[in-house]
Amino acid sequence: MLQLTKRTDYGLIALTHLAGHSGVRSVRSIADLYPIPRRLLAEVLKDLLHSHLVESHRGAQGGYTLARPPGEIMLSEIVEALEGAPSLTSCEGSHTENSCAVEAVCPIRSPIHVLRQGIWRMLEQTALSDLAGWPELARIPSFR
Amino acid sequence: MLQLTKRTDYGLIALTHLAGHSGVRSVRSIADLYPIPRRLLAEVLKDLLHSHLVESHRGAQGGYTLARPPGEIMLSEIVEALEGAPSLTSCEGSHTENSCAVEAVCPIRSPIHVLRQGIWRMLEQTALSDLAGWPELARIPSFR
DNA sequence: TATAATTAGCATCAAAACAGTGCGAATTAC
DNA sequence: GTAATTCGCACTGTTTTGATGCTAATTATA
Repeated sequence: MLQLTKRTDYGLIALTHLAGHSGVRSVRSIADLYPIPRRLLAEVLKDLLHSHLVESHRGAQGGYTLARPPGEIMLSEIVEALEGAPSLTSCEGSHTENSCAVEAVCPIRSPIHVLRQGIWRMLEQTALSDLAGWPELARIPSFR
Repeated sequence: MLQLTKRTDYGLIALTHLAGHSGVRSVRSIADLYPIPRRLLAEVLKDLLHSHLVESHRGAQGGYTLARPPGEIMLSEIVEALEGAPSLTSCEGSHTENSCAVEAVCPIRSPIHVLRQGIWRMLEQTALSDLAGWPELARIPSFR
């Protein structure tokens, strides 16, 4: 099930903030700036750390920085880090362990599968910097 | 929160089935064909009925038909019918009743808002017939 | 007219996902 | 040494979701 929860919401806020402000930023400073529960934001950033999208700096005056330039961080990576990779199979139970027997023309898996893939492809083609460039929506290719 | 649940999954299956088979189709016949709980599919089709995406035919030999040609039924309508319109605001509580005070440059609402709008636009531009045309993904503009 | 098939509308229930919090340990600038 | 901060684990209450039950209304058909 593909969804955009508050975790992703908070993650995007934090990442765009990091993209727009150089230097180390602590969880506290970000959570105070936006109306985000501090502890929850900390959890989110930890997940982003584990996915190597941010780098942590422990101790006093510590915090987080982007692990890569915002133009190289794709939305698909962010969503996957915070909500897990979407299970692109939607007909669990109707196939054996490895793969669906009639995958090639499976009329069951088909519709939602196509839809999810389309959305996912859009996320793969859109970088964090594209979001930061708001509100120039036109900069995002898939958004036209 | 934009999400694609099993309701949408089942709905898309039913609708693509209706798109591919002329004539009235009962809930039973569809649910028996795919591994879908009969009663749940009935609920989904009732929602699609209320949104005028399908027409019902009551009584024996009854069932459902598409209310419009599949080329005129947009995915956004389907998702909205089955999961409700996505609340495009993500910073509830931080603004007063009507609108966010700093909406124009609101750095909070921005990222997830842009993302949701992008996905929604894609759904608005993709018709049911495009999904039915699987696996020719190239036919879907936003999918390139 | 009787019957069976089917949608319509109500309500309910269990399980899963989600949002948010608590606590203490480890690390590090100052 | 102290204060600030990340790190890791667990936990809880609420909401959402998936799924089902029951009965009434409708209608083709025998």
